[in-house]
Amino acid sequence: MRLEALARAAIADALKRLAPSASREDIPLERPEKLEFGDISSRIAFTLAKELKRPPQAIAQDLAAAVSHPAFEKAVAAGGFLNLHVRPEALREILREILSEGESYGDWSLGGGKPLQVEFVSSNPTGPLTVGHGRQAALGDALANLFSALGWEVTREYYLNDEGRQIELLARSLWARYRQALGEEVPIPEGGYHGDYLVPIGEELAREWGDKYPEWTPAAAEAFRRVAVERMMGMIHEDLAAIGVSFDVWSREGDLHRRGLVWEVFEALREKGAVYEKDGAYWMKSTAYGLSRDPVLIRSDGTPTYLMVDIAYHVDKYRRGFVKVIDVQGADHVEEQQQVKLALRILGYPEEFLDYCVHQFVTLKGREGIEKMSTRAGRFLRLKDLVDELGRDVVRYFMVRRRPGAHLVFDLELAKKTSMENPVYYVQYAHTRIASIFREAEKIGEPVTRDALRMTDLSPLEDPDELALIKELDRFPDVVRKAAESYGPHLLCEYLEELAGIFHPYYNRVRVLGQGEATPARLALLLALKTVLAKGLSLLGVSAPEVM
RNA sequence: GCGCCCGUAGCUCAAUUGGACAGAGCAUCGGCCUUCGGAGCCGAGGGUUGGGGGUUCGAGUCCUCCCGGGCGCACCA
Repeated sequence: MRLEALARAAIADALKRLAPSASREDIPLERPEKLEFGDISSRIAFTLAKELKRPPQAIAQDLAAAVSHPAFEKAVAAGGFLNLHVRPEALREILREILSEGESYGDWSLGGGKPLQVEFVSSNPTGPLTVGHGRQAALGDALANLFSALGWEVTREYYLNDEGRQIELLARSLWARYRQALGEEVPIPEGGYHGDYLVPIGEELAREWGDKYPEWTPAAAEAFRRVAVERMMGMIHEDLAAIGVSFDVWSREGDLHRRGLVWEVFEALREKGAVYEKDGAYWMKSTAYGLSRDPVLIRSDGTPTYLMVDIAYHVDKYRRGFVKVIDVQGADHVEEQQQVKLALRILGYPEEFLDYCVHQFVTLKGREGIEKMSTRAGRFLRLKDLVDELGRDVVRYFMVRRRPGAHLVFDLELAKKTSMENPVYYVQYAHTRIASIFREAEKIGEPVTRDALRMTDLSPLEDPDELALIKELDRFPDVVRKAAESYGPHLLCEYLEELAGIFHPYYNRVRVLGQGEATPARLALLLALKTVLAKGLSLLGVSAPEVM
């Protein structure tokens, strides 16, 4: 039983004897930062004060006196808090349980195998992925991993928008590059794509097709659109492969149209009275529901807008059976998100069905001219180039280390360093060091397998750092859960750095091998630590190397 | 102007969603190179949490008003 469960049992028991009427299931628990406040504490006395009509301090004192549980050596009341001090034996028992769970330690069954979708990246095929998309790729993949760990059946989905005006502009830009390759002075169209990446493709088409498309005709538009999308998707796949993200489902806007879903959903909105006609177009009455603007759903030329299709797409997600959908999107889409959520509400879908994980943008520090990125202007750093330069692990880790809602300053000089300034190496190195100890241990015949170590005598574990490590390991499942539910993989980074931060000094101070009975006990602790480090890193999509 | 997000050590960021004296890393300064990997370890200084008011036992966290920044405000996606 983990520390939380033990504390809950101990406090509930005391409460039952002290004030049966006030007994409750939800006992608030915290991990105090200061050692003097014990190993786990509760502010329950504050919550009971009103009900019992007594000051929190008095309640805490009575509870402290009433706590009697084998896992805790003492209970102390301090300023209304109830602080519990755990017995080392109880911690060792926890370690034994962690070892028994092995690699599944940290998993939950909260999701009950229900289908959950994480949609992320979903970049339009108008260019390769930039470092900005990299944040989304790392974030979305980590969230998908985390929700898998919570027990959901997770689908990673990429929504591919391969039609519309932007694609038209891309095709036109590519055609311009093609004409330029044939020696003609054709400018990139207004609002078109200026990036260099279209130049070699234009040259290639010039060689292949010669002067087949001298004018921008419907036939040319069709041909260039097809090639452009195909080639851009090729680049996007290269970028995704570089950062190691793969998707289960690629959905295309065109499919939604073909199935008639867009119009069906539009009619449903109209039946709800949420649509009106003006200037030949159909608008959604969003301002009537408190939003700042009424958006167009159907243009005056009769074609649906991106928003309309997006609403239909989410209806489609619901019909496909997802119980929960998380869309990872940049901060520039907030209004769109409000509109989609509103439409789903009007249509009667459950409020919790759709959630957005909104992230702020990435700015690059240390390279001139690309601080402010723009795919259209051709001013960006390609994701694949960044990964080739720094390595997948560094890019992934840096991208998820910050709270999604905060701006991310990606310091290129820092990321390049292989010293302790670089937190990803700090964590990985802890794992590597443990792996190294195990290689040595095996050579000298110490027990190294999980089966052997979980049966070993753990009583030699009494060093404060050893007990602190067990307490941290005990927290791991809660960190996984919170990182998932708050859409904050950075919490996992923080936790792993904390673990490594206890281990490194310990390693420096305490020898593991050749210490008699202490050796197998320490190996048991380190095996659990190694397992948790590896699992935590893998949830972030980062490797846990045996050697570095 | 309106909507959303953000402002925490010199820098980059946390803070168990309202809890105890606001924590890390980097940078700065000073130590540790004979044993399992030095990509490491130990120590020191550094703060009116942008500012004012409010809510309560208790506020970085909630409400309000300023100041400063980002994003959006298309019959683009």
